[in-house]
Amino acid sequence: MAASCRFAFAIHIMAVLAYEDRQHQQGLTSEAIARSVNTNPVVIRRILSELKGAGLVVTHKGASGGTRLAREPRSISLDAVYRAIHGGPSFSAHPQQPDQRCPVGRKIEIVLEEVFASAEQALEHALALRTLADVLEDVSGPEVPATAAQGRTARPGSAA
Amino acid sequence: MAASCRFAFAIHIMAVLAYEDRQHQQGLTSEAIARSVNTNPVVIRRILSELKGAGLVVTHKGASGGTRLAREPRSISLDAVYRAIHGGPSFSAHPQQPDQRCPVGRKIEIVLEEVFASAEQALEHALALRTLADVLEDVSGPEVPATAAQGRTARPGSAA
DNA sequence: ACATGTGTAACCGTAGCGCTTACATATCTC
DNA sequence: GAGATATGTAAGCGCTACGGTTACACATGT
Repeated sequence: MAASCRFAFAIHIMAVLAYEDRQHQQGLTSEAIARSVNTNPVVIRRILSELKGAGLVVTHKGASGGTRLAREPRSISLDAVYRAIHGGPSFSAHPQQPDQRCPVGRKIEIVLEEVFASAEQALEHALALRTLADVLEDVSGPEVPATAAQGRTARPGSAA
Repeated sequence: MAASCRFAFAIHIMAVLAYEDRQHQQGLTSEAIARSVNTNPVVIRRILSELKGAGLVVTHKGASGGTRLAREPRSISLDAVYRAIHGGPSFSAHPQQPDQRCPVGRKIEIVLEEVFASAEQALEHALALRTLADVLEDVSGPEVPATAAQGRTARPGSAA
């Protein structure tokens, strides 16, 4: 199978932005994010564009511009990121209409629609249980006073 | 997005086989199934091959051969079909390793693995709530004495 | 003005999918 | 055994989506 990794990229981006928000209260350029994700800045911008459309991030153009989270990490659940990135449904129906003269083919599409919808709903519900703050904690440990974190952390994308 | 429709095909195939099992206690050829699904017999055979590998169907080669369910529809849940068809995971990780010098990039892969696993698990759990018998009921109504169904049903693939 | 960074368009190579043809193999029927 | 039937695969085609890249117009802070 091997699906698209855009969702993985999106969570990574959001995590980096959340991390930056906590550390420096400053926006990040697509180039800096791209360094952390290890891909091309345009790929990042394309995903940022979708995240922006969902109201999850805000972008500032021009010199000293960049992107920041639009809300607190605690208020951003992963299903919001999922929906922002995910264009269509995870499952796909018949490309050609099934034989309507067959009793099964006549009704299978409706049944499948229900099955797919409930599965998709369960998936999103599972993602809704985690927020970006949870991810941030897993990535960088629980939030601590700035002094305690001194010297232990680096700014995303500042390594190269 | 628009994912693969192999899962839809697989459920359709299983439903047709279950329907046939109830009506005629006889196997179906890939050609007959293909008529109901409205695709090529080889496409059906490829999916049947995976279903067979999962022990969900049994196949008989040669003249008057065909495929039948290996078990009762009631004992086949849709997540079994899903796993039989689904090669890899639904979500995909980073194609290139994230920047290990970035504190987020260093740990994001592990976090994503957890997130993806829990989402996939929720998805399969939702599918496990439905069996092939449920699908069959939705498609052809509750099981009734053969006489009551006389003249109302046709054999899958017998229309063309 | 100039440097910086976003927003897009365009293109490339790759991969997977649905579909088809073709053919070897196995099995039932006569 | 001969022929008919059906599976099991390999190989190829066209399509689509994706990740990656280059290029450039536009906006904005210094």
